[in-house]
Amino acid sequence: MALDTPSADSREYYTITDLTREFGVSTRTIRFYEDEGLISPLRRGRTRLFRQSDRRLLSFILRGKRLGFSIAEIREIKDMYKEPPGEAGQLRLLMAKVKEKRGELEQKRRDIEETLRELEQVEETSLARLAEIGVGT
Amino acid sequence: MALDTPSADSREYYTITDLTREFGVSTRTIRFYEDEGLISPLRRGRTRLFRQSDRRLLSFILRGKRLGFSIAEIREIKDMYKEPPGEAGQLRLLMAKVKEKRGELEQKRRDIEETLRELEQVEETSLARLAEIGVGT
DNA sequence: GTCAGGATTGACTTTAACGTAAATCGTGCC
DNA sequence: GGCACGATTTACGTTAAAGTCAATCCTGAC
Repeated sequence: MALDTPSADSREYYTITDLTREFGVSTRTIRFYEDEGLISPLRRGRTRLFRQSDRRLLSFILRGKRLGFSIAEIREIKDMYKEPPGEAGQLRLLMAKVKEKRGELEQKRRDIEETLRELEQVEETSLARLAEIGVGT
Repeated sequence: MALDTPSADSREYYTITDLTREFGVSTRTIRFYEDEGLISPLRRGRTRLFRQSDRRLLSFILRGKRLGFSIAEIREIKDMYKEPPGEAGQLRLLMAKVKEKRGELEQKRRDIEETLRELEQVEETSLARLAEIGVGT
């Protein structure tokens, strides 16, 4: 039998190549993330078995990459999602880090808005130019 | 006399170190961008003289970097800002590229919104936890 | 004119994030 | 029970984006 009974939509386990196909990354990339301690799939013998949680984690990592975060930064952000610490000092430290990341993200958002506005301007100018030269074509 | 009469706010020329201070990058970085053809400051002898336009260009480059774009991508985007071509085919090509970049940026924006929401969640949980353990401190 | 300190050049080094290749492993199928 | 084929491991290679270092060059101040 196959590794798993594919139940309609969400299966229990994914192979590494399943994920490479779904996310468009190489096996090397996924193994690299595992070496970096970002993902820890199960094993059957040597073969990796990725759970839904592993799959979501990979998705999270790739989202971070799209935003230009380094592996180290992604690890930092991931750590923020853990159960918050019980000690007040540690908690305040966490909150400071969260605040900093939020600041970075908001800066990125402003950068995006600006760039989008500029590109829209380019588009308009292009359309105008096209109308100009395209008259009668 | 100094290189330039500093007139209130915007001077005519900036030295390379002026820009390193303003933008928090190294001289090596700025020269690297020049080698890559992204900036072309004037020269007096060997010394670089950066105009306002060069300064704005540097700002643009660094904005791209913050968004995780590579030098090649930044060059591409920069080229889009040039006078649009007069030939219809080239113009359509440009518009296609603009559309693609806009798509990427909108994806990044969605990624940011998601991440921000998650971080806000972390913040809330942390505040709750702090209230819990911080009662009476 | 000389001298100190910033700017430049050129070359080599570094780091992150994978790519690539070779050899081994394992396992399901006939 | 042998074999084809995908997964793994190990190790070295590569690329982008600078960092670093040494030597030279200006140039304005004295």
